[in-house]
Order: sequence, then structure tokens, then C-alpha cells
Amino acid sequence: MLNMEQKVKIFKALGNETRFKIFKNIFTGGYACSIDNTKPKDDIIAQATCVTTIAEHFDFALPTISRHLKELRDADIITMTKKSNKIYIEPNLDIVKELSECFTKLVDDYKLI
Amino acid sequence: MLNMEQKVKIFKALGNETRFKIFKNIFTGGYACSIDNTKPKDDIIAQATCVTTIAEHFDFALPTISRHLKELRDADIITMTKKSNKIYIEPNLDIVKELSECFTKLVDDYKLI
DNA sequence: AAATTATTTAGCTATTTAGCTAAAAAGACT
DNA sequence: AGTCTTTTTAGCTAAATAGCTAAATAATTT
Repeated sequence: MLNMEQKVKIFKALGNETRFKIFKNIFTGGYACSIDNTKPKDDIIAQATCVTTIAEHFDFALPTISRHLKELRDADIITMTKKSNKIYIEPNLDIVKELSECFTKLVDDYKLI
Repeated sequence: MLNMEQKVKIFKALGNETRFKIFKNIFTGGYACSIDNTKPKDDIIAQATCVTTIAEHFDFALPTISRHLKELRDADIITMTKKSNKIYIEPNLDIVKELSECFTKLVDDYKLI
């Protein structure tokens, strides 16, 4: 279960327009499933999400995007996997699922008060 | 439906330890259901959540708590209702529910990719 | 009308954040 | 070895944030 500190970190990470958009892009970009574990490791599609690919969708300098990605990774809502000199990025479904359950529980529990 | 700007605002509001704790306190404090609309207006319990009551749970000055509450209200995740010279505070269940559904949808949709 | 209670506003300071450019690091390719 | 690609680190600045105290506002009570 996510502790409070982890939750606050996630909210802080998503509480910035640029990072929110990056996160959304990673989640819904279509090319996001670059290296998921159910596939053989060398099955990486051409447009797989790496830092540069993501940065192309934004009007900020590459290091800025790199820093934002670091923050999303520190909050554990994305994963970054190095393969050769690129870094492949995916959403961390498990954590997002946990967060989702937190909210569901919060709302459900409140109905009992 | 919550638009992006609203979501970012909510995340920013919850992405601070103090505000997160305040929010949690409002949600789970037990005295939170002070003036819900299903009850007659004068049925306000003695310990109903008002700014001072909340502030008592924290080691920060009252104006600091007041500002944090304003931010939670601006993010629309709590309501603040003035009655005589006190302000009664409650979670905004509708918005929290919407947020909850967002996450559920995000996770569910991703499974289809 | 004066005092008390509850809350916000104003104005300050220290810290953090978000952006930038330039340079460094780590691999891969020729 | 040298070059190209990908990403991070360093170091800077402007703006935002989170805390404080003192003062203002608004309503109630005496």
C-alpha cells in the first residue's frame, strides 16, 4: 500500500501542467508499450517512447523534459529502462492502480459516515 | 467532467504534505459531516469542522491553515460554508468521486492498449 | 458601544521550482 | 580514434510557495 509520503509525491508530480501532460502522453501516446515484460526484450517498436521522443511533443528544452521525467519516475508512476543508449519509458500501472483504489476506497468509506 | 486544468489544480493542492493532511483530516475527522444538505440547517454538531478546529490539529499558525484551506477550496475538493461567524468545511464528494472515476478509467482503458 | 470570536488580508522572508544554456557522460557507429 | 546520438548534470535566473506576524474584517456577545 502507498504510504502518505508516496501519495504526496505522486500528487506533487502530477500537480504541474507540463508533467501532467507528459504523464498523459506516456499513458495515451500509443507508442507507450515499448518494452513491456510480456514481450521478448528485443521487440521494441521503432517509435518507442524515449526521452527525445517525448520532448518532441513539447516546446521545452530537452533537459527540462528530462528533469520532469525524473520527477515522475521518483514518484514511481513511470518506469525508465535503459537499453543501449536510449531510455524507454512506460507508465507504472501497478502504482496508478493502487492510487485509483485509494480514491475508490475514500469515496466508498465516506458513504458510511 | 473535470478538465485538465481542474485536475492539475487538485493534484497541486494535494501535493503538499500539510494540505494533504488537512484534506485527510476533513475527510476522516469524524466531525466532517457538519452541514450536509440532507439535514436541517440548524442541525450542526458542536465539534463541526471550522477553520479554528482544523488548525488545532496542526502546528502551524492559523493564517497558514486558512490559506491552505483556501487552496483546497479553489481546487474544489472541499466546500466552505459560512454560517454566522464560523465557516463550516466539508469534503466535496462529487469532485472526489469524479477524480476517482478518472483513475479507474485510466487504468481500465490502458488494459485495452 | 465595547469586547470577544472567527477568519482573512497584507506584507515580509527563506526556500523551492521551472525554465534556460553549456558541458559532461555513456553508448553506438564509422 | 573520432564522431554522432541520447541523456543527465551543473549552474544560473525569475517566479512561485509556504511559513510567519500584525492588522483588518465580520459577526456575536456582554
